[in-house]
Amino acid sequence: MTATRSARERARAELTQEIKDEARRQLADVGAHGLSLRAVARELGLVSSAIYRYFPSRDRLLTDLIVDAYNAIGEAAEQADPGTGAAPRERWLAIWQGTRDWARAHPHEYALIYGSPIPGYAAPQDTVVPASRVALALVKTLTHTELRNIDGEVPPELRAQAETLTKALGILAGPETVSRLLMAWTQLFGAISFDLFGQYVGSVDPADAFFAHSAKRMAEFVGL
Amino acid sequence: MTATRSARERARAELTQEIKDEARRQLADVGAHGLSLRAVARELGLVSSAIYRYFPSRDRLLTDLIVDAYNAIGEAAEQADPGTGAAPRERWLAIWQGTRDWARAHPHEYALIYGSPIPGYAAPQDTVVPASRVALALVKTLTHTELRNIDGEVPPELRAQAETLTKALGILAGPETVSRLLMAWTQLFGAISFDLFGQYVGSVDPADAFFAHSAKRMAEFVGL
DNA sequence: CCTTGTCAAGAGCACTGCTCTCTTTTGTGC
DNA sequence: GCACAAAAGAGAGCAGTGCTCTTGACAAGG
Repeated sequence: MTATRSARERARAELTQEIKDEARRQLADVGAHGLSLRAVARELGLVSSAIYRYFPSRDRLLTDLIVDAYNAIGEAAEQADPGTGAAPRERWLAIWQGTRDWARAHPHEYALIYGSPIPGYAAPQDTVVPASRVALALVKTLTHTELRNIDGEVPPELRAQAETLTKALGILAGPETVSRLLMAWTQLFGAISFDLFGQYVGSVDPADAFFAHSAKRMAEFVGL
Repeated sequence: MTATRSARERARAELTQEIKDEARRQLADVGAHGLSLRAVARELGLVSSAIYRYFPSRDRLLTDLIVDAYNAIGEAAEQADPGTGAAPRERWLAIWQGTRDWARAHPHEYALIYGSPIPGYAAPQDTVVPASRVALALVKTLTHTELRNIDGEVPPELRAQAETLTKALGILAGPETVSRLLMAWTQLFGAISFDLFGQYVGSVDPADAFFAHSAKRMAEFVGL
């Protein structure tokens, strides 16, 4: 029973994966805007309506690709991390670099997750966890290190949010440090987005040096 | 001669504006993805092909809206600036706040300019100047003030880019300060994008306090 | 064997951007 | 005042889209 059922399900899972792979391929060519279900089906030797056996809508396909992309960039960040053997600052810089490298290698997938939310607003529920992987990798960098905590006035609302985060992450850091981590996280993806979306064209066009410099300054900024 | 000609041209300019206005209205409803030339024409009591007398393509219409949006957010930043009478730090904070307020009031227009570049890549040439208005407002904040210059190692490529910028802007600031200004600029729009695009959902959901705090910390960061 | 559920195919609907051709309007020089 | 030319709108049509519905083939389970 389970054998036959898994036979069917295996075929189903396989084709589902093939559809996603082909969609990802087309994404790299024409971007999310130009992704066409009919073209995907055509390439796979299927008729367009067959796709709907596997994905209820184009937006749902895109949402699945979004989750995959979050996991891919998260894994890239984790892979770039040299691990606990290296100095925290080196780990931090490596993660920044690795994250950017993935984004530059997969610009359309990056735009899918960090660009404008094109579809009928992808369910945040499914994306929250994979979306935090890069941030988590950065945070892990400074959990087991002598982190010089930073003092500073933090308004009460932000202080409360920061304390909720420290509890959830199990990290030993004051509200000011947590705020700075959030700013660094914002800086990382802000810089990648500005670079990929062409905002640096008039100022720091090959943005490599600027990005590396930002990584260092933000490391200092959070106390590394 | 010029009178009659300008009569035609006035009518033409008027209808061109009406098309853009209606398009902007629909943009607020359905976003850039859902903007339809036929729907715009329908709403204006025109037939779809008539639009093409005014805009050669949908992408060209979007490009025009992009330029308008850059100017609108730039003007919002300039309006928020209390001017040379106020303290530089106050001006800085006001500009941050004003920029964010505009973005929150016009999320789809913001996404059009700072989200993923959806169309056939809008000509950067037309957008570079209006795109720099917010950054310019921020820079103006600290031109005529005793700006304590910040020292710091800056890699040669970045140093060269920074020096080109100082010359172009006519600003008295060392490469490290210019780099930090670029980071602050990135932080401003990175934070707005993260807020609008839902990346702060799991962490600092009403992001007001965090944003205001970031504005202060980045003011210090650039030497204000 | 025969029922039952799964899947792909194909036609079709309503919509899109865009391109033609045709007709109407509008301003101008004679 | 009138013929002429330029400009602008109307309408049909093309190729493409997402999506729905019905129909026919196939394989698994009783």
